Amino acid sequence: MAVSLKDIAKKAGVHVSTVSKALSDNAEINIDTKRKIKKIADELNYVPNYRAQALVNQKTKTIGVVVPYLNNFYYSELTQAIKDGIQEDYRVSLYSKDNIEEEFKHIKAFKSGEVDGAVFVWAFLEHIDEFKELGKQIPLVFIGNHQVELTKAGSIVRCDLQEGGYQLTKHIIELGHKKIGYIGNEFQRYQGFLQAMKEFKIPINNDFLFLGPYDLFEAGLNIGKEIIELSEKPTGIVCINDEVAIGAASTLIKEGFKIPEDISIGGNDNTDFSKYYNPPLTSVRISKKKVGLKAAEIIKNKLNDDIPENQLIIYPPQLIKRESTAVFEN
Amino acid sequence: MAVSLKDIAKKAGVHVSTVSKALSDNAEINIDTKRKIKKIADELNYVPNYRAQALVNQKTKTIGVVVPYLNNFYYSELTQAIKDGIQEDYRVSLYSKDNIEEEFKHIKAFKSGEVDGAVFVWAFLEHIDEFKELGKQIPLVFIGNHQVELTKAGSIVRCDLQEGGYQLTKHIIELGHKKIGYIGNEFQRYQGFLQAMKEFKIPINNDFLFLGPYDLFEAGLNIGKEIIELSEKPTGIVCINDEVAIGAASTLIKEGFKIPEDISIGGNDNTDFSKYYNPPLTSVRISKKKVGLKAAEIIKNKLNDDIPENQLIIYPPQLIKRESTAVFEN
DNA sequence: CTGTTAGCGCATTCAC
DNA sequence: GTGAATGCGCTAACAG
Repeated sequence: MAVSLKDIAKKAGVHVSTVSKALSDNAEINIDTKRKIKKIADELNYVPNYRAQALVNQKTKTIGVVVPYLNNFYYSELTQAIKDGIQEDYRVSLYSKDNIEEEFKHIKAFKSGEVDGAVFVWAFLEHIDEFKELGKQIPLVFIGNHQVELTKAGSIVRCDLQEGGYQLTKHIIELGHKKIGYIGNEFQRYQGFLQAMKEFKIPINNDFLFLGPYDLFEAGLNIGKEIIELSEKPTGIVCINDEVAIGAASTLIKEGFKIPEDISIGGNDNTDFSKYYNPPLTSVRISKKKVGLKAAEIIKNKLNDDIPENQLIIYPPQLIKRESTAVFEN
Repeated sequence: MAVSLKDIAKKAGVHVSTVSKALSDNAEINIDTKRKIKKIADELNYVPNYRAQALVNQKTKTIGVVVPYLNNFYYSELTQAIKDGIQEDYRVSLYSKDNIEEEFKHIKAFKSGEVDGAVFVWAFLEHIDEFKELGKQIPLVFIGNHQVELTKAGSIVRCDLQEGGYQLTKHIIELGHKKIGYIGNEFQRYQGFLQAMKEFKIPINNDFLFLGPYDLFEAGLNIGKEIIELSEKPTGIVCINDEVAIGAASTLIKEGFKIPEDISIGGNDNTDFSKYYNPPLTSVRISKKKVGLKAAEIIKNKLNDDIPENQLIIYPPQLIKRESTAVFEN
């Protein structure tokens, strides 16, 4: 079907290996036969067989990127950044995971040699042992995770989410809010929230805490409904991400509340659209681009420069104050 | 490094081919030796070598998905849907393309056999000849494109964008607007816009036409500024997609205009967040999920059921009226 | 400089 | 039932 080295060799009257060398510009080969062979390869529209090269080179020239899903700005922007950093040199295979089992499946697939390296976005710590084993075989980078233990398997690139949660909460506190709520459940950000509340001695009201795996618009929208039902309402809300913030805001606005006049809302991730929202959303930038590109860079370096030490890279977050948070007016 | 059939064979005292057969549950092999071999394989943590299997089976079990980029809801939602449809059975490799050259690179890579099938999202028609050639080698599906010529290379799955543009424009016209603008340049949608304008005999004012490759928030934001500068402004605006609509809206709102009271704005694609915007955005649903899953289904069918005819599937769009468009009040 | 040989790891004939 | 041989398409070592 597809034309192979053999076909070229036959047509050129030389041996397969000569063709192989000629096409890879091996200096040994006579310049004229090289030209001749290249010409024939061109005419025959030769394209080297990827599968054969993969087998003999023990490489697929592919990096696996394991990410929960793409229907979320944080993940899609991050994934795009990783791709941007990798695509020039390697193919990028995407693997999504809805649950632990799926991630396990991918790990196993990677052991079979279908990728030369892998990036795991928010890896499940349950797989730490498998990661350590896989890490001996191919370079690994983890994005988001804060467990230092993982550096035994690969490098970690992340933002300081706790600091981000802290700054956002502090910002809302400094605006004069006392009744502050939290939506979501990411451990680090929640820690930052608690840290700020404690530091400023703001009492925590359990009614204002909506802890759960919320990270989509829909979840925010639903929590918004719950908030409306509360007899006493928070005046400031820290959200796990921008989607949840906007989802909650959409419900509140629909029900006649004004943001930020009645309730201040802050998001996290500073996804592209946060500044276009009405009102523009206060959020915490976490440099998805930087993180993604860095992950790509590390993987590529490991693949080239014979496996340097695993790294632990933490970028600082940056609070972006916009118009969804304002001074609390009694 | 990694354990191979040979290792198992050695340990089990049988031949490699026996192991191969045993592990693939070949009926010929004695049940006891089979058990024994499987046990050893398990102990040794054997994982079949992907690259070798790819070579011998002439298959990579991978589908290539070529999409412009992911930083856009339409693309990321669509990509996710394609993945959802494929991932169970095949790996998914993502290829982005900023320009024609990159797409060409991918086509060439696909000819080398690195994927068993491919989905092109908004393929460049310039590559029609390459597509026809590639289509002989592996099954192809095109998403978005409306050129029937492409069915000679693969199947097409798309939504009727012209109809969508028509319906949205008609909706705005029926709300009483006479001064209607358009932002973007997608051919089909623009045709729909023109069709409605013509049908209802609404004069087209060139000052209200912003034709160009606009499809990001940023672009909408900038066009918004241009609109503000106009001495006479449109009262209704049809946007190429939701991002542009929201980008434009954000500028207008910032400058004190009210939506929809002062200006009605309609988007396209009905991306997830459109209903959460403030005000909720009128948009045209184009079933990204359906399109993506259908594309996946077609590819898989072609791969299994020995290449049926190429198909041309067109889904109808659906106008979703929300609160960013309203009756024109003089 | 070019050809011969071998082998990557596996699957699939065909003998035995 | 199991083993031996062959080849997928390519690269790389070694001869010549």
